[in-house]
Amino acid sequence: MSSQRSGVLELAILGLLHETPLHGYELRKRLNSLLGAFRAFGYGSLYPCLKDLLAKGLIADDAVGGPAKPLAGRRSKIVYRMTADGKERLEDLLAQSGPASWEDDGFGVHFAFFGLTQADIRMRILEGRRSRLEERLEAFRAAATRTRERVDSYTLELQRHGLESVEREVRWLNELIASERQSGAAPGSNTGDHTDGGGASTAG
Amino acid sequence: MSSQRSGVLELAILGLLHETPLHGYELRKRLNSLLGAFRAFGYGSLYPCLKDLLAKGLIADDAVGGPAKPLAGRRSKIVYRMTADGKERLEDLLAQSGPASWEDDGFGVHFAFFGLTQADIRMRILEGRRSRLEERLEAFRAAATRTRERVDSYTLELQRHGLESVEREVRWLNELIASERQSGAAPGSNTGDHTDGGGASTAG
DNA sequence: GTTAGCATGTAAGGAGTTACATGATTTT
DNA sequence: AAAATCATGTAACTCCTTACATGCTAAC
Repeated sequence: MSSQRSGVLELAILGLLHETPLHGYELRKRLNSLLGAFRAFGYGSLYPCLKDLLAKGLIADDAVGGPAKPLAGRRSKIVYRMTADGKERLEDLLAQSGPASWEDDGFGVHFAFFGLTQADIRMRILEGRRSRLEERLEAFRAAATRTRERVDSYTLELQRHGLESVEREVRWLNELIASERQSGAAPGSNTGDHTDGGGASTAG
Repeated sequence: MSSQRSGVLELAILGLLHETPLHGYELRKRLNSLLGAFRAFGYGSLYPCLKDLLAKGLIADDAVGGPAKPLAGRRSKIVYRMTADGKERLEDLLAQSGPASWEDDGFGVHFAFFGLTQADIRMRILEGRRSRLEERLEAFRAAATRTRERVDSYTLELQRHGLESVEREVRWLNELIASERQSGAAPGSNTGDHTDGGGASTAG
């Protein structure tokens, strides 16, 4: 009944609202420009989630032109901002480096907010993601040698392409991890100053 | 109540069962070695789906050691094979080139069975997928120019990586489309003889 | 004779999605 | 004043996931 949302959307919304208050429509645009390459949300996902976060007290609404009257007569923009509870919740979510953060979606969203994430957690997430991908690769290659016979050229091409994509992401993660280690060695905060990790620019 | 499954699993199961009868456990292994690079299913997804397909008459069970007694005393391997209705359904699914086939999952699964798909449908799916990705790229680049200011280096890196991945897939699709056109020009059946589309091997 | 892997299932529910409905505001 | 786009929301549904429960069979 009460939906109990705790997916990527919650993190994404809190993460965006941490920077500045926003109303739903604008929030969605930022969401989809932030994550657009691998994920997109519609209003049907966003508004119910905002409603839940509101009910949980993690965000609050400052309705422009009549506060907190979402359904009655005069409805205009409803600007949401984070509450203290929401900030706490966000920090909790950002401090988690469990399996959910190594999954495709979870990883992408958490990575988007690495700027707010502590260095050791960043590292754990990157390494967790990498080892998950490497497991996949291993299982995959094992299966490939077992299968070998009787796969048509399309199946083969799909597998080759999939394999290559995963390998590519592992290389990317390796670069990120290396550059994390470098900046981690230097003293200072969690600025994430990996301006020149080198490498991935050979993709033209 | 009756679940009404019509997602990627249905297509994947029917596609695999088209080749040869299989029992659930083995089916799952093949499923995950076929699609493992971008998707994985558990038993909790597979068996209910098999149950539905059975109820709809799209597959039939030949239980080894006592036919069709899944719950009673003696339970052993239950081998599923496709029925005539199932074959029809599979052909229907393979003939569809709607938006569902351009989505990440839908595309991957449908592509895995391109060997069973007609050449014109293959082309429509490849082109549909490509234009969807190109839309994404365009929206993304538009958003990137609008945003520009105040994105930290992690967000930037995520977007760069996402963009590159999508661009890479577009190039891949271009190669596939080109090689489809070549073999499509030749007379003959839907063999999918794109043994040497060239190109993608420059990824070392 | 007990661990490890094969094999089959169910109940409950999560996390969005789709389709729909509506009003306000700016642009043309 | 019509069209586009901004803006907010709900009901019903889908497709799959998680956690659990069970039993057979082979290896050690």
